[in-house]
Amino acid sequence: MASHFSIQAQAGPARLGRLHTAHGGVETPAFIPCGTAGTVKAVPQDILEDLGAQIILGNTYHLYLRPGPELIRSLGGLHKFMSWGRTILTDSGGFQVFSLSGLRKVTEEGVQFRSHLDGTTHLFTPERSTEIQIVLGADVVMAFDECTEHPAERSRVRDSMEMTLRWARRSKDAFDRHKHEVVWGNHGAQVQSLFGIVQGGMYADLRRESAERTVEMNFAGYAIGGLSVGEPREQRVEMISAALEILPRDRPRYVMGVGYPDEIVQYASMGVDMMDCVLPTRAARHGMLFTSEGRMNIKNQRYAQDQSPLDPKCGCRVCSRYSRAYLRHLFVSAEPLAGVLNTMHNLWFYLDTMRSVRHAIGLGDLSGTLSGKASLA
RNA sequence: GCACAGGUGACCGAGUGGUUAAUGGUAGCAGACUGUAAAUCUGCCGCUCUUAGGAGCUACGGAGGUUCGAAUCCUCCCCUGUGCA
Repeated sequence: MASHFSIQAQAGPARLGRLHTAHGGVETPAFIPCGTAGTVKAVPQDILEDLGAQIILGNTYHLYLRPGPELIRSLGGLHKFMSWGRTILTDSGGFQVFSLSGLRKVTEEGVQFRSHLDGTTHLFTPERSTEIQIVLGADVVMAFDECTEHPAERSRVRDSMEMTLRWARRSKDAFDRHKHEVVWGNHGAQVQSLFGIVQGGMYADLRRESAERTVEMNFAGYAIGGLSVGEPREQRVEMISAALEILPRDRPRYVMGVGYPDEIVQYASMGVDMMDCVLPTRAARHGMLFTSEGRMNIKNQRYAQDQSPLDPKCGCRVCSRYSRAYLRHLFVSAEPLAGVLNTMHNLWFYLDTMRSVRHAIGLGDLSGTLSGKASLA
C-alpha cells in the first residue's frame, strides 16, 4: 500500500487533513522543517519531536554526496540512520539545479553537478534521483524537476516546464519500476509514494498547463515548485492559485520553499496542505526570530538588558525559560547554544502557527488566524 | 647606562614623501536571509555641518625642522620590548 491522504474538515478552500505514511500520520496543513543533510540544523531529533514536527525534509543531492545512499541503506535507511521515526520527505535535487547554477550543466538526460564539496562531477537523472530517494527510504519521494530561474522569458519557462514534465514521466516510471525492490525493516512492504511537481515560472497559463499535464500522470500528491525565487509575493499567490485550480482536491498539495509565517497561513487558507522552508531554521542561526509581534533581530543592542522572553505570548521552552538578554549574549558570543535555542523557538513558532491554522479549520473559521499569528515581514 | 627593535585610529596590524581620514583583521552598530554551497552575506564604523553632491576640522608618541606637500625624511625629547652591562 502507498501512503494516502484524507480530508477531515474544510473551511472555504482550506482543508484539515491527514497524510498517512509508513512512519505515522502528518496532520495538514503541515509545515515541514528542512533537514537537508540528515539533520534539521541545530536541533536534536527528540527536541524536534517535542516541538511537534511530524514530517521533515531531507535532500537527495546532499545525502548522495555525503554520506552516500549505499552507506545509508547499509545502516538501515535514513530513518534509522538519523533516528527519526516519523515521516520523511526528500527533495529530489531539483532545487540544486537552481541554487547550484554555477556548478551544473542541464541536458535532456539530466543534470551534471560539480560537487560543492570536492569538485567531483556527478550526473543526476530523474531515474537516479528517484532510485536514491527509494534507497534512502523516504516516505515521500519528489520527482526530479528543474526549478526555473527568475526572471525568465516565456519561451525559456515553457522549455523548462516541458522538460520537467518529461522528467516527471521518467521519475514516475523509475518509481514504479523500483518501488518493490526495497523492503524496509518491520514494515514488510514498500510504502513510499511519489509526488509530481508543477512548474511554469510566473505565467499563470503555463502553471495551469503544467498542473494539468502533471495530474495526468497520476501522482500520489502534487507540489508547486519554482516559487520564492525572487518574484513579488502577489505574483507568487497568483501562481499558487492558478495551480490549485487544477490540482485534484483529494490529493495533498504542497508548495515548496515557502515562506514567512503570514505567507504559510495565507497559503493554507487557500487550500495548500504542506509547505517547507529553510527560513525559520536559517534565520534563527542568523539571529532573526519570529514572534507574535513580528520579526526581531536578537543581536540588537536594545535587548542587551532585556529580561523579558523573546515573545511573551509564546509557549515554547525557550520563551518560558530564557531572557532576550541571555539569548542576545549567546548570539553575540557566537555560542552554539544560540543557534539551538533560536531554532527551537522559530520552529515552535512555525509549527504552533500551523496547529492554530488546523484548529481554526476544524472550527470552520480561519478568519482570526491570519492576523492573530501572523509575523509580518 | 650602552646596543638593537619599536611607538599608526577602541584593539591587532599594513603603509615608508603626494592618488592617505589612512589596506586588512577584530570588536562595535544596523540590515538581509523563502524545496540550505548559509553558525552566512551586505552596509556603516575620527568629529561637525549638508537635501544630495559635498564642506570644514582633527589625526599616525611629543616638540621642532626640511619640503609646494610628511604617518613616511632630519633633530631633540618621552615611552615600550629584547640583549649587554
